[in-house]
Amino acid sequence: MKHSIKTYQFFFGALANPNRLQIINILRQGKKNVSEICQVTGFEQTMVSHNLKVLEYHGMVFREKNGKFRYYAVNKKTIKPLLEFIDTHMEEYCCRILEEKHERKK
Amino acid sequence: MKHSIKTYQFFFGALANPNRLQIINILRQGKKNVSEICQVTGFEQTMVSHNLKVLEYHGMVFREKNGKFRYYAVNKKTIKPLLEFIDTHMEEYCCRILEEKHERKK
DNA sequence: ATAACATATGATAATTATATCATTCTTATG
DNA sequence: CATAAGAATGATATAATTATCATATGTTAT
Repeated sequence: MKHSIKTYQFFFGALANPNRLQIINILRQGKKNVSEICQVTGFEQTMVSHNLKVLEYHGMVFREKNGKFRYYAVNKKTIKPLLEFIDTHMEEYCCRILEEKHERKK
Repeated sequence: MKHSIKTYQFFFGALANPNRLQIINILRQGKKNVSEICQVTGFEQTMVSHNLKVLEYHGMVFREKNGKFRYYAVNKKTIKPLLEFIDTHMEEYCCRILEEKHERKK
């Protein structure tokens, strides 16, 4: 591991939250400002801002200023392949959970 | 997103824990049983077992029975490229500043 | 059979993360 | 300047996760 355990912990922690994942998912369609994200999700503004800060801190989204608006864009270079990779993993290993349950019954 | 938000949340949540990350890191060198993991890490046996269960549940480690021992092996096909990918991301978007901040928190 | 070791499980106290509230900062416009 | 709208920040009660304790299960050897 190139970096400290804590660095990886916080990186994954940033993605281990349903609201942040939903924000990411919405931003995948294109950049949006905070109010727009609130409208689409129904989330409170402060909650969105707090969570966007976490995502930006980890380089998962980028911020762009436009007047009084702050537009956020997802880091496609990272997020897109990351989610695709995990999809592949899940397809291959999610079935193991069932197998394991059968094994224990013996 | 192919899967539900919760599925991704729990996947990343499994990796958002320093003890589980340390266990993964040790298993990268080769398969080990629970006692061996405890010895190397200094962790309690019950804590290791609990965390291994989480990792196994998500297909991040595999279990192999050998007498009274249970050997755990990391899912290299997933974990290795995943960590490498994140290293690349960190080099480009975060790294140094974060590492330093984590150091200070100790 | 039972002792001794290896591992797993369940409950819960303690830690950590999170949403919410109150407030402040920023920018645009009358 | 004053006001309003968009966004960020800080404090904190709540919710979620985690380590620990007590105990159970499984395995080997005596």
